[in-house]
Amino acid sequence: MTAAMSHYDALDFGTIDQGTTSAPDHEGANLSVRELTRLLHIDYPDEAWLARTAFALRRVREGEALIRAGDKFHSLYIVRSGCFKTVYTDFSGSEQVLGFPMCGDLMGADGIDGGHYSSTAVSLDTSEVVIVPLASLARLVSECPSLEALLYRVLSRELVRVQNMAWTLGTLGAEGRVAAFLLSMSARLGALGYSRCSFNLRMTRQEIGSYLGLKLETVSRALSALNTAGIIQVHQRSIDIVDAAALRGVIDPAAGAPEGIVPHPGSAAAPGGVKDGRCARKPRSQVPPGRAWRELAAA
Amino acid sequence: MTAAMSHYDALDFGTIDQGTTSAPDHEGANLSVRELTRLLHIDYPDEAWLARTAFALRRVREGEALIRAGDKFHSLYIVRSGCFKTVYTDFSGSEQVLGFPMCGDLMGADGIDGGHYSSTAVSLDTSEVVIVPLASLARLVSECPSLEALLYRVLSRELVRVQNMAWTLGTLGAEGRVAAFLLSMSARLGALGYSRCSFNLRMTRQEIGSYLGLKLETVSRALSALNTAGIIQVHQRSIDIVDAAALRGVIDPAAGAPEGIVPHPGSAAAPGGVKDGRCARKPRSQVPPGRAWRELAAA
DNA sequence: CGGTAAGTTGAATCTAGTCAAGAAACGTGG
DNA sequence: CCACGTTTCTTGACTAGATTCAACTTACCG
Repeated sequence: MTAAMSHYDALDFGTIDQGTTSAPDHEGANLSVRELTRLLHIDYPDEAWLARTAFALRRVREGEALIRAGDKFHSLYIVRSGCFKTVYTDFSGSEQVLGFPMCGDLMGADGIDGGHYSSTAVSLDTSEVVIVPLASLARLVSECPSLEALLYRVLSRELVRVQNMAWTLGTLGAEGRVAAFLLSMSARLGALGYSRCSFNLRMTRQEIGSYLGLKLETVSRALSALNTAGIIQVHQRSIDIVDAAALRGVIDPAAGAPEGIVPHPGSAAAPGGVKDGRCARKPRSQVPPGRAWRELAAA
Repeated sequence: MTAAMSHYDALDFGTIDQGTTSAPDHEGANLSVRELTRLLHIDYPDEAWLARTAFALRRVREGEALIRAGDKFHSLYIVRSGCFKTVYTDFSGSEQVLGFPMCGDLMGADGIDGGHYSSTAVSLDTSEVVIVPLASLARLVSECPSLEALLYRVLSRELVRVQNMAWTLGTLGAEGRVAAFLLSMSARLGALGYSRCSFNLRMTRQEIGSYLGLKLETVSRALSALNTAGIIQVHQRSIDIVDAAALRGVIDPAAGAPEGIVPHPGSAAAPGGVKDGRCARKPRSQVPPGRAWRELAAA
C-alpha cells in the first residue's frame, strides 16, 4: 500500500481510534466508512468494521482541477461537499460538460478500464472529496468484502445516470432539457436535505448549455420562457420552482418519460422505474459481511 | 446458487471436463472463461483456472427481448454473437435506443444498483449471449478473485462509451453524428475481425436515428450526403467506407474530438491494461478478495 | 405477384444557433 | 463608498439546420 502512494493523496487509510466517530472537517482528515456509506445512500452491514476504517479527505478550491483527462488512474473520488463539473476538453479549447457531481457522487470511474482518466473534474466552488486510492482498495476489500457490492452499485448508478442523460439529449428539445436539468437539481439537492423548490445554481449558463447540448443563449431563453410561464422564478443563478408538476409536463407533454429521468422525489418508483439514482435508495436488510455478489443476489 | 436460478437461465456453472476446451455452439452449452476473456478483450492470468470453469449460453432470436426494463435484476449478459439494441420505452410507445451491444459487449449492468433493469435489450438478429447469473458471481469470484478486476473494467468501459455518446449528442450535428456512428461501427467490427470498410448494418434508419437523436429522414439524408460526397458508399444497409479520414473530418472539422469517440474498447486497450502475467495461484485455497484492485493497481 | 416494411427525396415549417447589443452582477482598487 | 472593468446574463433579429408532411421507390416475404 505504501508503495503506490502518490504525493498528494495524503493517504491515511487504516485503523483509527475507536473514539473518532464523527468526521472531521479539515484538510487531510479522515472519513469513516460509515460516513462514506451515508454519503452514497447505500446501507452497509458491517457496523463493527465501519468504526475502524477511514478514508483521507481532500479540499479542492474553486476552479481547481481534481482530475485531469489523460492522467494515470490512481484513485476514485466521492464528493463530500461542494460541486464539480466533469468535462471533455477537445484541444481546440472548447469544453463539453459531462456532469455536475455533487455530494455523494462518484468521480474517476471512467479511468478504471483504460488506466487513464478520460475526463477532467473541476471544482465549481470550494469542495471536499473522499479519496479512495486504488492502492488501498485491495486492502479495503480484503478486510470487508461486502464493500465490493457498494462499488459495483455506485458504478451501476453512474451508468444509469449517464444513460438518462443520453435519453434527455436524444429526445428532448431545449425547454425540456432545461426543465429536466432543473428537476434533477431539485431532486438531488432535496435528497441532500436542501430545499427542493428554491436553490442556487453553481454553474454558468455556458456550463449548463454545454451539459445539455445547447448554447448559453438558448438556456437563458428557456429559463426566461419558464419564468414568464409562471412555472419557475429565475433571477440569475437563483431558482425557485413554483410548479413542479408543470415543469414535469414540459418534459413530457404526453406522459412519456421513462420514469426516472426526472427524479420524482420520494416516489414509490414502480418496478421498472429507472429511479433517480440518488434518492429512492431501498434499505438493505442486515446482511452478514460476505461476498459482494451474494449480497446483491439477496436483494 | 440453485436458489436464485431463474427458469430460462439454464445455469450450468461449475467444473467441466478438462477435455472440453473449445466452446460449443449450441443452445444450453457452456462457455469457458477463457473464451469469455477473449470476448471481452481483457487479458486474464489464471490459465489453470480458466480451463475448469464455464458459463451458460443462450440463443436469442431476432426481435426477441432478452431483458425487459423493470424486470428484476438477476444476470449480466455478454454478447457472444449477433447484435442487440438496448432501449428505453416510454409507455406512449415510442422507443429511445441507447446502444447497439455487439460481440463482447456487456448488457444488464444498469440493473445492479436499483435491483431492476432500467432498459430493454432486443436482439436484432439471431444472437447468442453468455449468461453471468448474479447468483454464481459470488462463487466465481471466490474461486478466482482476479475475475473482479474484469468486471470493474467492463463496467468502466461501458461508462466511457455512454459518456462518449453524450458528447456526440451534445456537440455534433446530424452529419457528424452519423459519421461518428459509422466510424464506431467500423472500429467495432474491425476489432472483431470483420472488414473495417465494408459491412452491413443490422438496424433500421429509425433505430439509428433514435440512437443518434435524429429522425430517420435526417439519417437517410446524412447518409446520402456522405455518399454523394464520395466519402462512403451506401446502398440500403450495406456500407462501404471509401475515405475514412474524410469521415473523421466530418466529425471534427477543426481537429477537435477528444480521444475516443469512435474507438470502441477492445481493440488496442490503452497502455497500462491489466496485464499482470502472474497470478498462478491455485484457486482451491480461498484467496482473500481484494486481489482485483491490487491487480488494477499493478498496471 | 401483391402487400408490407424500409428507405429515399422534396418542399414547407419551426427550432435552435449565430451575431450583436445592452443590462445586471461581481471584484478590485482607489 | 464609489468608479471601473470584467464577467455573466438577457434579449432581439436573422440564419442554418433539423423536423414534418408527403410522395415515391426499392427491397423483402409470403
